[in-house]
Amino acid sequence: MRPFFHPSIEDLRPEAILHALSDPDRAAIFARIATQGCVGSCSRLAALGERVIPKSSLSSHFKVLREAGLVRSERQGVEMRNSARCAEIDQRFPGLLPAILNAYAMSGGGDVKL
Amino acid sequence: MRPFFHPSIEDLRPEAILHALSDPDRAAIFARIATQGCVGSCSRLAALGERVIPKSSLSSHFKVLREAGLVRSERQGVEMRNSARCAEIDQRFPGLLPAILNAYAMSGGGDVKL
DNA sequence: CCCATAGTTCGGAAAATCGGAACTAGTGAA
DNA sequence: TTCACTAGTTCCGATTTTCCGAACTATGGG
Repeated sequence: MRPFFHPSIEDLRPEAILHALSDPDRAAIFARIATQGCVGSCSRLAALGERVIPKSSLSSHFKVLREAGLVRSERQGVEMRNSARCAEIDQRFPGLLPAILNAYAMSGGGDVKL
Repeated sequence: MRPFFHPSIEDLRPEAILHALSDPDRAAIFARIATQGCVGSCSRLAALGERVIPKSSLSSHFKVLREAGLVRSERQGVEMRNSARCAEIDQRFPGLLPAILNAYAMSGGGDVKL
């Protein structure tokens, strides 16, 4: 399994970002990665919520986030290290991520828990 | 056909807004309504781009925008008057809409033309 | 090598989207 | 009233996307 594909900054498309974050699970995953800086990843996240997200679903969620340019994934031994590309994205689309994360935080408050 | 359903401010969900605007066509429609204040609607929009959007698709696009709380639609004689609910949304989710519209404007520039 | 863990890929079922054709609503005219 | 025209919605089948269990791949120890 060779290194993953990560789009470069100039290839980021707003529709992909919005689509990726329009799913509450993915948004929660991303929020977690973004606020904690780094999360090593799937199974660790799966255990956090009361609802179990199957690992094949988690895998595809990460793929969507990755291909939207939201996270960077690197293999670290057996597991995965995911980091948010907030700074890069904020440079390209200023204020977008903060506004979205804030909107989710406002709405429901703890509704998006994972 | 009685008045449409419009969610109230406190019922707005970020995922619905992001989903609605994650489609470039819908985003372009909304951007137009938002910047022009008001657009009376479907067939008028359909003619603007070089690509023809069928009216059944336009109708469902408006439905998605409406139910996400992004636009308000009222019948005005034989046609429809659509207005953006920017102020209300910005009060609930500050900065969200400007950031998204700006992101689309940045990306592609005229890419999202309609 | 064998086993365990972390994650990806495959494949079929369920859900969402697209768009043409038919239908409904409002308006004006005869 | 009835006919015609326009604006938009609804219906429904075809295509596309999403979901998730099962099978597979990769890495690291014993």
